[in-house]
Amino acid sequence: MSADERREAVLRAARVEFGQLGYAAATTEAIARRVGVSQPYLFRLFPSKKAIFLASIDYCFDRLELRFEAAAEGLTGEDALTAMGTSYSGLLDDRPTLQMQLQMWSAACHDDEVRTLARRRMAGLWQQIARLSGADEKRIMQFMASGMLLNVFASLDLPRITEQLGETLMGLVDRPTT
Amino acid sequence: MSADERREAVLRAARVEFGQLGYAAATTEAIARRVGVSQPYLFRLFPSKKAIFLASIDYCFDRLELRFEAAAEGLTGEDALTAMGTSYSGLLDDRPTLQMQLQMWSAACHDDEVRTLARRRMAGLWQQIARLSGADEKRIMQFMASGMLLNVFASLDLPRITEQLGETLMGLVDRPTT
DNA sequence: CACCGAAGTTAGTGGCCAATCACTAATGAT
DNA sequence: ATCATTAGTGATTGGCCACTAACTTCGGTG
Repeated sequence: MSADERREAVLRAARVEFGQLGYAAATTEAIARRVGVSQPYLFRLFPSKKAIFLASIDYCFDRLELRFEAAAEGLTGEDALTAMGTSYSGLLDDRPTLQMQLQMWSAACHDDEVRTLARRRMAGLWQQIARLSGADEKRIMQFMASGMLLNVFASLDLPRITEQLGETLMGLVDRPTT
Repeated sequence: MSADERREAVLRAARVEFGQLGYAAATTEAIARRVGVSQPYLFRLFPSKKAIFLASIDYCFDRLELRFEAAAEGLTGEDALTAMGTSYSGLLDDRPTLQMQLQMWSAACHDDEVRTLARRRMAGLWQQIARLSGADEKRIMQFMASGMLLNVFASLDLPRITEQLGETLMGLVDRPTT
């Protein structure tokens, strides 16, 4: 397998480990085991553990932006927002991505590099949503806030509740001005 | 100083350390230094590092509930919600409490005890807000979502932006049905 | 004054984990 | 066939950190 393919495999594995345990508690050993590769080899593919973490964040945001792009294709305004919201709540079946967001913010509290990246990617997401929906600032903030709440509830792993919460949140998104 | 007084001093210090670094990265050494006490003595006051973390969570929620109680005193409905929202955004000057929430959710992703406690305290907060405001479920969810967004922006430490974000968020809270 | 319990310390241990180093196996171009 | 590059491993290490054990200090009380 080529180094580039391996690197992507590492990011997929890292997303799960970091998402579950957070930056500090996740071990390069566990990531390597998940990839099916020896632990020292990770340091051939990436310069450090933190580099893997930062790359995982980028990986998650890249996929999320593609997902939003696809969901909103051919739609505008509230229709686009609704589609993106529904698509986002579909991530409840893809916990690692949601959990990575929490872990990113958690790490951003004390790490400058993480904070800088988190700001940049959040701003990018914000702009993408604005571009695809054309909604005003307040509306987008409401949309983002709903997403945050969904992240949190996913982290609490509320078994049945989360599903209906997804609907309720999307209801929140659907009808901004009841 | 009595053991009980020390214990509370430890919780105040732990809130800062855990809030900044997260559960795994924070060290009992740093907490002890902040309290002005030797590190092994922490293990006389608490059985384990995790016990300190769990107690810090309780400490933060206890204070938050007192804060909401005080803010909403004599008010009902939207007025109470607005008062609590304003009070919450006042925590922007008290980062540790906001950051502890993020760290709690982050740790809840993989730790059963933390998750159980987080669920219980979040549910309690939810009910308190419902009791004090009398708002319906959807309205409260909107209120909570705004709070989550504020937590996140606090973690990103957006210098000037956060303040006006506070206002905008509270505007979101103020006028639910624009 | 003796002593007892509670507050607090110094010194140490065992385990874990990121990162390094020196090495081997396969692949492919000439 | 040879040689160079690329993929990959095993063994190790140095530092950190939660937690333990054994000792010290001191204010109050019979």
